[in-house]
Amino acid sequence: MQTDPLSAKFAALADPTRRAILARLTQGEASVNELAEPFDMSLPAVSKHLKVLEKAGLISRGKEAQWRPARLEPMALKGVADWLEHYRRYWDASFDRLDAYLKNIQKGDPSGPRN
Amino acid sequence: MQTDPLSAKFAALADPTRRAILARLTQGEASVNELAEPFDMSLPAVSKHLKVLEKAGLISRGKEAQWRPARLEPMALKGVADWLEHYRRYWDASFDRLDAYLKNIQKGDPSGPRN
DNA sequence: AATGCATTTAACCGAACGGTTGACAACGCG
DNA sequence: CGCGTTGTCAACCGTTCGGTTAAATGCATT
Repeated sequence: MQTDPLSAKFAALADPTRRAILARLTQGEASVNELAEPFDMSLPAVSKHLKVLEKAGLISRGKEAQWRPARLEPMALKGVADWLEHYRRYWDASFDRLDAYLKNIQKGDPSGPRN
Repeated sequence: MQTDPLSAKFAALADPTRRAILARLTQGEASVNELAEPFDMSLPAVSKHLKVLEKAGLISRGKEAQWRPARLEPMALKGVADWLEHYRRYWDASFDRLDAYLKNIQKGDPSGPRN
Protein backbone atom coordinates (compact mmCIF):
# COMPACT_ATOMS: atom_id res chain seq x y z
CA MET A 1 0.00 0.00 0.00
CA GLN A 2 1.29 3.42 -0.93
CA THR A 3 1.59 6.22 1.59
CA ASP A 4 -0.10 9.03 -0.31
CA PRO A 5 -3.83 9.26 0.34
CA LEU A 6 -4.98 9.25 -3.27
CA SER A 7 -3.04 6.09 -4.07
CA ALA A 8 -4.49 4.44 -0.98
CA LYS A 9 -7.99 5.31 -2.11
CA PHE A 10 -7.52 4.05 -5.65
CA ALA A 11 -5.90 0.88 -4.37
CA ALA A 12 -8.78 0.31 -1.97
CA LEU A 13 -11.27 0.75 -4.79
CA ALA A 14 -9.38 -1.65 -7.08
CA ASP A 15 -11.04 -4.68 -5.52
CA PRO A 16 -14.58 -5.79 -6.37
CA THR A 17 -15.20 -7.14 -2.87
CA ARG A 18 -14.34 -3.79 -1.36
CA ARG A 19 -16.48 -1.91 -3.86
CA ALA A 20 -19.37 -4.24 -3.04
CA ILE A 21 -18.86 -3.46 0.63
CA LEU A 22 -19.04 0.25 -0.10
CA ALA A 23 -22.21 -0.28 -2.13
CA ARG A 24 -23.74 -2.17 0.76
CA LEU A 25 -22.83 0.64 3.15
CA THR A 26 -24.83 3.15 1.15
CA GLN A 27 -27.82 1.34 2.71
CA GLY A 28 -26.49 2.31 6.14
CA GLU A 29 -24.20 0.98 8.84
CA ALA A 30 -23.52 -2.73 8.93
CA SER A 31 -21.70 -5.21 11.14
CA VAL A 32 -18.84 -7.33 9.88
CA ASN A 33 -21.04 -10.41 9.77
CA GLU A 34 -23.68 -8.62 7.75
CA LEU A 35 -21.04 -7.34 5.36
CA ALA A 36 -19.47 -10.76 5.03
CA GLU A 37 -22.71 -12.58 4.33
CA PRO A 38 -22.75 -12.19 0.50
CA PHE A 39 -19.16 -13.32 0.08
CA ASP A 40 -17.69 -16.78 -0.14
CA MET A 41 -14.80 -15.84 2.08
CA SER A 42 -13.75 -16.13 5.70
CA LEU A 43 -14.52 -13.48 8.28
CA PRO A 44 -10.88 -12.45 8.78
CA ALA A 45 -10.67 -11.79 5.05
CA VAL A 46 -13.59 -9.36 5.26
CA SER A 47 -12.04 -7.84 8.35
CA LYS A 48 -8.88 -7.18 6.35
CA HIS A 49 -10.85 -5.57 3.55
CA LEU A 50 -12.49 -3.31 6.09
CA LYS A 51 -9.11 -2.34 7.43
CA VAL A 52 -7.95 -1.40 3.94
CA LEU A 53 -11.04 0.72 3.42
CA GLU A 54 -10.60 2.34 6.80
CA LYS A 55 -6.94 3.19 6.23
CA ALA A 56 -7.94 4.74 2.93
CA GLY A 57 -10.46 6.86 4.83
CA LEU A 58 -13.37 5.48 2.84
CA ILE A 59 -15.15 4.07 5.88
CA SER A 60 -15.07 4.56 9.62
CA ARG A 61 -15.78 2.05 12.36
CA GLY A 62 -17.96 2.28 15.44
CA LYS A 63 -18.06 0.27 18.64
CA GLU A 64 -21.29 -1.04 20.07
CA ALA A 65 -20.80 -3.90 22.52
CA GLN A 66 -19.06 -6.66 20.55
CA TRP A 67 -20.11 -5.16 17.25
CA ARG A 68 -17.86 -2.86 15.26
CA PRO A 69 -20.18 -1.42 12.64
CA ALA A 70 -18.77 0.17 9.52
CA ARG A 71 -20.17 3.26 7.89
CA LEU A 72 -19.44 5.12 4.70
CA GLU A 73 -17.10 8.13 4.84
CA PRO A 74 -18.16 9.76 1.61
CA MET A 75 -15.94 12.82 1.61
CA ALA A 76 -13.03 10.50 0.83
CA LEU A 77 -14.77 9.54 -2.39
CA LYS A 78 -15.16 13.21 -3.14
CA GLY A 79 -11.38 13.46 -3.04
CA VAL A 80 -11.20 10.88 -5.80
CA ALA A 81 -13.89 12.66 -7.79
CA ASP A 82 -11.98 15.92 -7.52
CA TRP A 83 -8.89 14.30 -8.98
CA LEU A 84 -10.92 12.89 -11.85
CA GLU A 85 -12.48 16.25 -12.48
CA HIS A 86 -9.15 17.52 -13.87
CA TYR A 87 -9.64 15.10 -16.75
CA ARG A 88 -13.27 15.81 -17.45
CA ARG A 89 -12.39 18.19 -20.27
CA TYR A 90 -10.69 15.33 -22.09
CA TRP A 91 -13.87 13.31 -22.41
CA ASP A 92 -16.75 15.70 -21.93
CA ALA A 93 -17.68 17.51 -25.14
CA SER A 94 -19.72 20.23 -23.46
CA PHE A 95 -16.80 20.90 -21.15
CA ASP A 96 -14.58 21.18 -24.24
CA ARG A 97 -16.68 23.99 -25.61
CA LEU A 98 -16.66 25.81 -22.29
CA ASP A 99 -12.92 25.28 -22.06
CA ALA A 100 -12.36 26.72 -25.51
CA TYR A 101 -14.49 29.69 -24.61
CA LEU A 102 -12.60 30.33 -21.41
CA LYS A 103 -9.26 30.07 -23.19
CA ASN A 104 -10.38 32.58 -25.78
CA ILE A 105 -11.60 35.21 -23.36
CA GLN A 106 -8.40 34.76 -21.43
CA LYS A 107 -6.53 35.66 -24.59
CA GLY A 108 -8.37 38.96 -24.50
CA ASP A 109 -10.96 38.30 -27.17
CA PRO A 110 -14.07 39.96 -25.83
CA SER A 111 -16.38 38.44 -28.45
CA GLY A 112 -15.97 34.87 -27.39
CA PRO A 113 -14.57 31.78 -29.11
CA ARG A 114 -12.74 32.29 -32.35
CA ASN A 115 -12.27 29.23 -34.56
CA MET B 1 -4.31 -7.53 -11.84
CA GLN B 2 -8.03 -8.23 -11.75
CA THR B 3 -9.98 -9.20 -14.82
CA ASP B 4 -12.90 -6.82 -14.50
CA PRO B 5 -12.31 -3.52 -16.27
CA LEU B 6 -13.18 -1.22 -13.39
CA SER B 7 -10.77 -2.96 -11.04
CA ALA B 8 -8.06 -2.74 -13.69
CA LYS B 9 -8.64 0.99 -14.00
CA PHE B 10 -8.59 1.66 -10.28
CA ALA B 11 -5.48 -0.49 -9.89
CA ALA B 12 -3.78 1.39 -12.69
CA LEU B 13 -4.61 4.71 -11.04
CA ALA B 14 -3.34 3.56 -7.65
CA ASP B 15 0.25 4.43 -8.51
CA PRO B 16 1.62 7.98 -8.45
CA THR B 17 4.02 7.32 -11.31
CA ARG B 18 1.17 6.19 -13.53
CA ARG B 19 -0.99 9.16 -12.55
CA ALA B 20 1.92 11.46 -13.37
CA ILE B 21 2.21 9.80 -16.77
CA LEU B 22 -1.47 10.43 -17.41
CA ALA B 23 -1.05 14.05 -16.37
CA ARG B 24 1.84 14.39 -18.79
CA LEU B 25 -0.25 12.91 -21.58
CA THR B 26 -2.87 15.64 -21.23
CA GLN B 27 -0.20 17.79 -22.92
CA GLY B 28 -0.30 15.45 -25.90
CA GLU B 29 1.35 12.29 -27.19
CA ALA B 30 4.75 11.39 -25.84
CA SER B 31 7.42 8.78 -26.44
CA VAL B 32 8.60 6.40 -23.74
CA ASN B 33 11.81 8.34 -23.31
CA GLU B 34 9.96 11.60 -22.87
CA LEU B 35 7.62 10.01 -20.38
CA ALA B 36 10.49 8.45 -18.45
CA GLU B 37 12.51 11.64 -18.20
CA PRO B 38 11.02 13.00 -14.93
CA PHE B 39 11.36 9.70 -13.08
CA ASP B 40 14.31 8.22 -11.26
CA MET B 41 13.64 4.82 -12.70
CA SER B 42 14.80 2.58 -15.50
CA LEU B 43 13.21 2.56 -18.93
CA PRO B 44 11.79 -0.95 -18.61
CA ALA B 45 10.02 0.14 -15.45
CA VAL B 46 8.28 2.94 -17.34
CA SER B 47 7.49 0.52 -20.14
CA LYS B 48 5.77 -1.73 -17.62
CA HIS B 49 3.74 1.16 -16.26
CA LEU B 50 2.63 1.97 -19.78
CA LYS B 51 1.57 -1.61 -20.29
CA VAL B 52 -0.55 -1.48 -17.14
CA LEU B 53 -2.18 1.75 -18.30
CA GLU B 54 -2.77 0.28 -21.75
CA LYS B 55 -4.34 -2.92 -20.43
CA ALA B 56 -6.62 -0.78 -18.29
CA GLY B 57 -7.62 1.08 -21.45
CA LEU B 58 -6.45 4.40 -20.06
CA ILE B 59 -3.93 4.98 -22.85
CA SER B 60 -3.29 3.66 -26.34
CA ARG B 61 -0.03 3.25 -28.17
CA GLY B 62 1.00 4.28 -31.66
CA LYS B 63 3.82 3.18 -33.90
CA GLU B 64 6.02 5.66 -35.74
CA ALA B 65 9.35 4.20 -36.82
CA GLN B 66 11.10 3.10 -33.63
CA TRP B 67 8.87 5.26 -31.45
CA ARG B 68 5.75 3.95 -29.77
CA PRO B 69 4.04 7.10 -28.59
CA ALA B 70 1.40 6.92 -25.90
CA ARG B 71 -1.75 8.97 -25.89
CA LEU B 72 -4.57 9.48 -23.43
CA GLU B 73 -7.74 7.41 -23.87
CA PRO B 74 -10.04 9.59 -21.84
CA MET B 75 -13.29 7.68 -22.20
CA ALA B 76 -11.82 5.06 -19.88
CA LEU B 77 -11.59 7.71 -17.19
CA LYS B 78 -15.21 8.54 -17.86
CA GLY B 79 -16.03 4.96 -16.90
CA VAL B 80 -14.44 5.57 -13.52
CA ALA B 81 -16.26 8.87 -13.14
CA ASP B 82 -19.56 7.17 -13.90
CA TRP B 83 -18.97 4.64 -11.13
CA LEU B 84 -18.14 7.43 -8.71
CA GLU B 85 -21.24 9.33 -9.71
CA HIS B 86 -23.39 6.75 -7.89
CA TYR B 87 -21.88 8.00 -4.66
CA ARG B 88 -22.13 11.71 -5.33
CA ARG B 89 -25.35 11.99 -3.36
CA TYR B 90 -23.48 10.81 -0.28
CA TRP B 91 -21.11 13.75 -0.25
CA ASP B 92 -22.76 16.48 -2.29
CA ALA B 93 -24.38 19.15 -0.16
CA SER B 94 -27.36 19.39 -2.46
CA PHE B 95 -28.21 15.85 -1.41
CA ASP B 96 -27.86 16.51 2.30
CA ARG B 97 -31.58 16.46 2.97
CA LEU B 98 -32.04 13.18 1.14
CA ASP B 99 -29.12 11.76 3.07
CA ALA B 100 -30.63 12.79 6.40
CA TYR B 101 -33.86 11.14 5.35
CA LEU B 102 -32.11 7.91 4.48
CA LYS B 103 -30.27 7.86 7.78
CA ASN B 104 -33.54 8.28 9.65
CA ILE B 105 -35.33 5.44 7.95
CA GLN B 106 -32.29 3.27 8.54
CA LYS B 107 -32.63 3.85 12.28
CA GLY B 108 -36.01 2.19 12.13
CA ASP B 109 -38.34 5.11 11.52
CA PRO B 110 -41.58 3.20 10.82
CA SER B 111 -42.71 5.77 8.27
CA GLY B 112 -40.05 4.69 5.81
CA PRO B 113 -38.93 1.51 4.05
CA ARG B 114 -37.03 -1.05 6.06
CA ASN B 115 -33.60 -2.47 5.27
C1' DA C 1 26.28 -4.36 -43.66
C1' DA C 2 27.23 -2.05 -39.45
C1' DT C 3 26.04 1.28 -36.11
C1' DG C 4 23.05 3.56 -33.12
C1' DC C 5 18.78 4.82 -30.98
C1' DA C 6 14.14 3.48 -28.87
C1' DT C 7 11.78 0.14 -26.77
C1' DT C 8 10.51 -4.40 -25.15
C1' DT C 9 11.42 -9.07 -23.26
C1' DA C 10 13.30 -12.23 -19.86
C1' DA C 11 14.86 -13.48 -15.58
C1' DC C 12 15.14 -12.28 -11.15
C1' DC C 13 14.26 -10.02 -6.47
C1' DG C 14 11.94 -8.32 -2.22
C1' DA C 15 7.67 -6.51 -0.57
C1' DA C 16 2.77 -6.27 -0.53
C1' DC C 17 -1.80 -8.53 -1.52
C1' DG C 18 -5.58 -11.58 -0.72
C1' DG C 19 -6.72 -15.42 1.17
C1' DT C 20 -6.56 -19.35 4.77
C1' DT C 21 -6.65 -21.57 9.67
C1' DG C 22 -6.24 -21.38 14.60
C1' DA C 23 -5.98 -18.91 18.73
C1' DC C 24 -7.50 -15.10 21.36
C1' DA C 25 -10.08 -10.95 23.16
C1' DA C 26 -14.30 -8.42 24.33
C1' DC C 27 -18.85 -8.27 25.40
C1' DG C 28 -23.91 -9.71 26.88
C1' DC C 29 -26.47 -13.01 29.13
C1' DG C 30 -28.11 -17.26 31.59
C1' DC D 1 -18.85 -17.75 36.48
C1' DG D 2 -19.27 -20.00 32.14
C1' DC D 3 -20.95 -19.71 27.44
C1' DG D 4 -22.00 -18.22 22.91
C1' DT D 5 -21.41 -14.48 19.71
C1' DT D 6 -18.58 -11.09 17.31
C1' DG D 7 -14.52 -9.69 15.64
C1' DT D 8 -9.45 -9.33 15.42
C1' DC D 9 -4.60 -11.09 15.63
C1' DA D 10 -0.83 -14.05 14.16
C1' DA D 11 1.29 -17.00 11.26
C1' DC D 12 1.51 -18.87 7.01
C1' DC D 13 0.97 -19.50 1.79
C1' DG D 14 0.89 -18.62 -3.19
C1' DT D 15 0.49 -14.73 -6.43
C1' DT D 16 1.06 -10.17 -8.01
C1' DC D 17 3.55 -5.74 -7.99
C1' DG D 18 7.19 -2.61 -8.84
C1' DG D 19 11.56 -2.42 -9.58
C1' DT D 20 16.32 -4.03 -11.37
C1' DT D 21 19.91 -5.66 -15.06
C1' DA D 22 21.10 -7.90 -19.32
C1' DA D 23 19.86 -9.28 -23.68
C1' DA D 24 16.99 -8.95 -27.77
C1' DT D 25 14.08 -6.51 -31.24
C1' DG D 26 12.83 -2.94 -34.69
C1' DC D 27 13.91 0.70 -37.36
C1' DA D 28 16.86 4.65 -39.69
C1' DT D 29 21.14 6.21 -41.10
C1' DT D 30 25.52 5.85 -42.98
